[in-house]
Amino acid sequence: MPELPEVETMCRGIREIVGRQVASVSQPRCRYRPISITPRLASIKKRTQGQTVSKIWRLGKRVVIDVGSDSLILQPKMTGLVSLQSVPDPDHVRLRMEFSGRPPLTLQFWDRRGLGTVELLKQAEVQSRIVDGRLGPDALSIEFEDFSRRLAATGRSIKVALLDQKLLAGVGNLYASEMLHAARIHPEARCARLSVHRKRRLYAAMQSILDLAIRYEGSTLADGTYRNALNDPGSYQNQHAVYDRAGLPCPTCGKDILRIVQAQRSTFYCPRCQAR
DNA sequence: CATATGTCCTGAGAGC
DNA sequence: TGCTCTCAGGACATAT
Repeated sequence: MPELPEVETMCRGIREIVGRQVASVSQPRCRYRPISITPRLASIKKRTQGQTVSKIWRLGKRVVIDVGSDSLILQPKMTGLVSLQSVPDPDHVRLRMEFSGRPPLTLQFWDRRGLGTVELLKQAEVQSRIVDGRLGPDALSIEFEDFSRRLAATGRSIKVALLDQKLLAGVGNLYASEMLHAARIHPEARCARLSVHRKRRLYAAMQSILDLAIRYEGSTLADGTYRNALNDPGSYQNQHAVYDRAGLPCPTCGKDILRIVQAQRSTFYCPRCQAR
């Protein structure tokens, strides 16, 4: 489930294509239902082949490749992977791009579940089509005052609010549980009632956990699909205090971790460290 | 407007 | 062994 740290790691892993020309774009034959690619592949080829990659950047949980005057936006969603290395299997490669130069490079967008998407937009359209109305400030660049104000303005529980990309971009289910544990806040706490003191703790935990997870090159879970730039698993999963650890002892206090469901998603927390 | 729910998809694992 | 069922969750569409 690529979240901010995993997507950031993917971006760093493909940065070698900056300055390269797109030699070809193709959609490998696949027995699965095709993922959403817009506009159609023929248009993408026409607009990108022969063009030069100028920049790779992350927009929330999306990988953005600026090529020519366009931005190619890859959204891995649940099981997607963007890599210049080999991918877990050839069967789920959804898009392939070859780059000329030495050595030749091949970028693959691999996605087992196929919920991911590919979109090519004019660079000038990215703000209006992707950001406006859909994405809040990035979790790594938001200022505390803004973070605090945005939380104060919603009546939802803190865990559910952290997953809202319009409120804050980049945090997903795994890191939301982890940062709440680090900040010692109960996942069902109402945002609007959180003290400034607690919000400061959460803000600090968010920055340090996302930073650390990027340094560990993300989390590779049991299904093993996510890989870093070198095609190795990330290692942040070994640092998880609560995520997917129901029934195991809290690393801080030893009490059993609990699992609850909020908005149809699993939440993990320590009932002692994160008392109401 | 804010918030809640249903949906897409495939593969792993449980249970029988 | 092999079948069926459930579950994982990001983000969007639709409903309240």
